[in-house]
Order: sequence, then structure tokens, then C-alpha cells
Amino acid sequence: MEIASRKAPVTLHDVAREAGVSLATASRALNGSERKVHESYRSRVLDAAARLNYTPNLSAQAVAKGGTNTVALLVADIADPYFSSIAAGVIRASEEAGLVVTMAVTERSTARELELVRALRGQRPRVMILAGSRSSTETDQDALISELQAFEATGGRVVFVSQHELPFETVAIENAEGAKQLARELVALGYRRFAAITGSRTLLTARDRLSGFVEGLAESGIEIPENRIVATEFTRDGGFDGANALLAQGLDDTELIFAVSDVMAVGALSALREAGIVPGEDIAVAGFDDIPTVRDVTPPLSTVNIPLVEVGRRAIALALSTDDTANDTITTTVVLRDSTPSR
Amino acid sequence: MEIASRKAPVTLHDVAREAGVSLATASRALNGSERKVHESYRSRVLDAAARLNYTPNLSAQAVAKGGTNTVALLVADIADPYFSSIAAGVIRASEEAGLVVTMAVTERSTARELELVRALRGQRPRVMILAGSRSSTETDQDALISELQAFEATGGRVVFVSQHELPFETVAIENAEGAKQLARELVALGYRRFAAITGSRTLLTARDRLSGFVEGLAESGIEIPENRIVATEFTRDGGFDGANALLAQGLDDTELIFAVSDVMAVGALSALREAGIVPGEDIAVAGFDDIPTVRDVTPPLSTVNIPLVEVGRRAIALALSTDDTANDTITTTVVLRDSTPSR
DNA sequence: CTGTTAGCGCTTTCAG
DNA sequence: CTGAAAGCGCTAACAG
Repeated sequence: MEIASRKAPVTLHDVAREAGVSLATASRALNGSERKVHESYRSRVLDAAARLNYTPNLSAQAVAKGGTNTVALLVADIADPYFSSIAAGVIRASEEAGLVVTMAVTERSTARELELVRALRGQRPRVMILAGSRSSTETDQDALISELQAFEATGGRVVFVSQHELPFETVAIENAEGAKQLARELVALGYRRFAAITGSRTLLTARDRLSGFVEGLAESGIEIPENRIVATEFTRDGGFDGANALLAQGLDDTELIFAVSDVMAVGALSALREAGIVPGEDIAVAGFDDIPTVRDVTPPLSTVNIPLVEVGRRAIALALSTDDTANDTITTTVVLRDSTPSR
Repeated sequence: MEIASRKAPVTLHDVAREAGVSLATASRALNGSERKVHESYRSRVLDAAARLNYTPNLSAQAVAKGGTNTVALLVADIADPYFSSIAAGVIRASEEAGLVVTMAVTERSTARELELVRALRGQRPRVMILAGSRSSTETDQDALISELQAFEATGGRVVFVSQHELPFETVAIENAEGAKQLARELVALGYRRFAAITGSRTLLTARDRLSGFVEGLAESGIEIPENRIVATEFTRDGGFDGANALLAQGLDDTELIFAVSDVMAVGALSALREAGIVPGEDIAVAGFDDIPTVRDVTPPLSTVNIPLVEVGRRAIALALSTDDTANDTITTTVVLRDSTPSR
């Protein structure tokens, strides 16, 4: 004899019986498009459903109607404020649209990303959102593309958040433009000698930001010395290490360090401080993203704002739009704070 | 004539036909428990599946087997590092166990939480994890409990992350104990006059931490003056406002401000600094949680460490354990940093 | 408007 | 070990 009698969940069938109507009527009263079932029946069904504490089996609905109300969201690292803010926007907008989001983490591995896309495809989601910057050396890239195209061929929508590199709708972020503008404003503030901490050279986001920054400086005839550009991991610790690397080779007359992301900049700040250098006084620092944290570090960090939560919302808006080829570009804006005083 | 011919997805049936075997055999080869189908057949099916780029329809599998491989995760706010770290642990552990995570955000509303639980129940997840502290004045509490019990009755597992208040398995965090220990260590450091910034009095987590702290001080005969305890929102801005409130009434001889969470403490730090007060020198500050950020603020924040990612992992470990009544308590440890120099 | 009856894609007896 | 057939819970024609 079994110990726990795992009761079977209440089904639509149970509700129909309890209400004394047919399965179809119960279905229509509970979910079918409005104004189809007589009020007296309708309320009987609703009552029965409430009494039985009925919840429609979403999987069954999905197979019956041949589609789900699911959004699959892939991010590189959910604990990173950049992604968690975007995720917040995606989730909020999805809920508003009556969609459920399932989430997976790639841990910044493109192989893992491909795996996950395959697996998530089994969910038959309506939308698949891939957030996280692309890399220029992805060997699995073709496989990813064909997987995604197969998904689209069956009616799914794919939206990328990053740069518009792949043949899919994307919420593009003005990385290069924002960095260029930042460079201009820093030059206007009086800075002339720069160093930079960037992520892997193959990471598109890092690459775009750095090249935009370099271009912006070039407009004023300024260059960053080759050896003043260090590439590390695209994380807080990467920023920390990057600053130390710069420190190790001697900062000399460097006036400002540009880190291609705020998390890196924050790490750099800590490294500098540990080395007895006062950021904002001895040397200026700027980042990119405008994550919430940067208001609370010392000094508050100058950066380029990306409306992260809005990016998430836009991604699902794009996915739900009827326009097949729509694209969306997010404008970034420079935010100057105390980490880059005018000189 | 339709423009886009939305191809129907490849089904098991297609694979079976392509491989020249029966539906049943194809099913067994692709998913059924090992060692049942002859190798020659098996490989033919696998080849066909690969050739067709087949992905099993998870919904269909779910209805056929009467269960999913889904974990439903509810958090208060995914952009909050506390929750995003826990989520990271849940997601990682879930993926390792072959489970997919669907995620919803309550925005700290218990009404919304109840709604979401009902909706998510429709997914027929195997596990439901509710992270986010309970409130002592929940009017919907009974409804939540019965909803969750109904879910358990049908074989689902429920795990709470917070305090062990409700009749469900929970990963309990030693909030009171940790705060008490923090108080002891601060007293040992020489502090005698305290102020506190807490969240709503009804928020269990806030309440436990504050009372633990108060108890810890009481062991040394120290009390926090009534008016030195301010209650604000359980967020960064709440901490900011709380510090300002304290400032407004005059900090007088207060030596240390205890904020019941790190995000609040970080906000408080900024408020103090804006007021021209140097945290760590003019006044000490301590928080709770040990979120990554606190290493990077100035001065680095003394706090009570909770292994957040581990908490997430444990939650799903608990959910997957066969022991029905298991519970798990997470030990917290005090971490002293520069925001509370010895005096 | 309501009930009957096919499926949806997949798993799982149950015979062969 | 394999295939035929009966569901799983729900929706969507299709007749009344």
C-alpha cells in the first residue's frame, strides 16, 4: 500500500461533470474566446472550477492549440546587474502580455548557448530572446543560426539584444556611438591621456565600445598608447585585474582609465584604491552601462547610460510586433559624475 | 494565398517515418529508458532525428507522462542582487538536474505572489521555489497555503527560502543568529552607541535581523534608543532615506548604523557621504547579506555573509531530496571590513 | 449556444 | 524487441 496518495490534479473533465455541462462548454467558459456560452452555464462552470480549485493544464493547452505562451530568455549571467536589469524588463513586459518566461544561463559559453537553444526549442516558446554579446569567433555560429531559423520557420520569434550582427530582429545598443560621445565629453573636460581596460578582443560589445571610444578621441587627435590598453575578463574581477596590470606597468601620466563596462570599472576602482590611488583625484575613471551600483561607489562613476530595463521591455515589444523586419536601436547617453572631474 | 508558410514543426511521427520504424520505437530510442531498442534501429532513429533536426515537444511529453521537468521560481525582484544571486544558484542546480526554470517576479506584493502561484501551478512544475521574505500581516496567507498544499497533494514540491514560518520545506537563513553575532563582534570592537535602519516592521527578514541585533547588544547591556531606529523601504533608496532621516534628527553621538540589508546599507553610505560625513571615519556602518557590491563601496562594508548562490542550490537540492520533511538551515558568518574599524 | 468527436505529439500498456 | 492502439488534458471543428 502506497503511503502518500498523490491525488490526480483536477481536470477540465472534473469541472464539466461537477457543473453538469459538456467538456466543450466548460472549456469555452474557462478559456474560449468571449461571448459564446450562456451566462447561467458560464457561472456554473466558473463556480465548479473555483470549488474544485481547478487550474488548466498549460501543457495540455499547448499541445491542443499547437503553441505556448512562453518566452524563453537566455542570458550570460543572471547575477550580473546588466543582465538582471534586462531580465527584469523582459519579465515585466512578458507578464503584462500574459506570457510566462523561462530562463536559462549560458555562463558566457557559446557551446552552452547552442545547447540551450536546442533544448528550449522543445518548449515551443513563442519568443526566444538572446541577451549577451556576441563573439566574433564563434565556431558554433552557423549551427546557432540554423537552429534559430528553424525555430522561426515554425512560427517562433527570435530577438537578440546586443549588436545587429545576426540575421534576426535585434534590439541594438548604440555601443560605439555612446563610447564615442563619452570620449568627446571627456576631452572637453580637459582629459588628454587615456588608458583602457577592455574585455576579450573578440567580444563584440567590448570591441565596439573600445573602438568607438578610440574614434572619439581621434577626432581630437588623441591616441591611446598601445600598451595602455589591457584586455581581461569582462567581469568585475577582470576590471580589478586590468587596473592592476596597468598599475604594474606604471600609470605614468595617464589621466583617465576607460573600462568598457561598469562592472569592470567598479573592479578597477577597487584595485586603484587598494593601491593607494584615489580615483577621481589621482586618476579619473569612466565606465559603460550605468548599472545602479555606480551611483554608490566612490566617487560616483561617469558612464554611458543604457536604459537596461527598457531594453528588456523593447525586446519583447519587438518580438510581439507584427512587423517582421522591425528593429530597434537603443540610444545611449553620457552621464558625467565625480569620477571624471573637469581638469 | 498566405505569405509566410509557417512550416509545422518536425514531430516524432516524421522521425519514425523517415527511419522506417514505428512511433513507439522512435519514442523509445529517443527518450525511453535505456537498453530497450536494438542498436541498428536505435541508430537509424537517431540519424533520422538529427537529419530532420527534431526536437521533442516538451508539452506533449508532459501531458503524455503527466508531469514536467520544470522548476517554477518566484522572486521579489530579480534586479536585486540578493535575489539574482539566489536565482543563479537555482538555475545552475536545476540545469544540472535536467530541469528547466521558469521565473516570475512578485514585485514584493503578496497579492501578486498568490496570483502567480495559481498561474504557475498550471505549468504543473515539479518544484516551486518561493524566495523572498514573508510578511507577518499577509491577508492572503491562508489562500497561499492552501494553493500550495493543493500543489503538493498532486505531487509537487514546495520550497521556501527565508524563514521557516509556513508548513513547507524551507531553506532557512540564520537571520537572527547572524545579526546577534554581528552585534557581539561590533561591541567587541568597541562600539557602544548604535542606530538602525530597518525595513517594514512586518517584514520577517527585517524583523528577525533587527531583533537578533538588539538581542546581541543586550547581552552587553546596550540598547538602541527608540528614536534611533528608523523603518523605511527594504531597498537601496530606503537605506538612503533612512540615513537621511537619522541625519535629520541628529546623529549626535551615534557610533554605528546597522542597516538590515546590504542594499540598504549601500544607500545609507551614499546618503552619509552626500551629507559630508565620511563612513568608516566619522561613523561606522554595517549591513547584512554580503552581496558582491559591498566589496567595492567605500569603505568596504562589514556585513553578515549569506552564501547566496549556495542557498539557491540548496533549495533545489531540498526539493529533489526524497526526504519529505527535510529542512535546511544556512549558516551565516560575520565579515568585518573597513566600514567598522575598531575603536 | 451546446454537445460530440476528432485530433495535438508523445508515452505506455498490451499483444505479437 | 517491436508495433498497434489506447490514452494524457485540452481545443476546435462539426453537427444539432
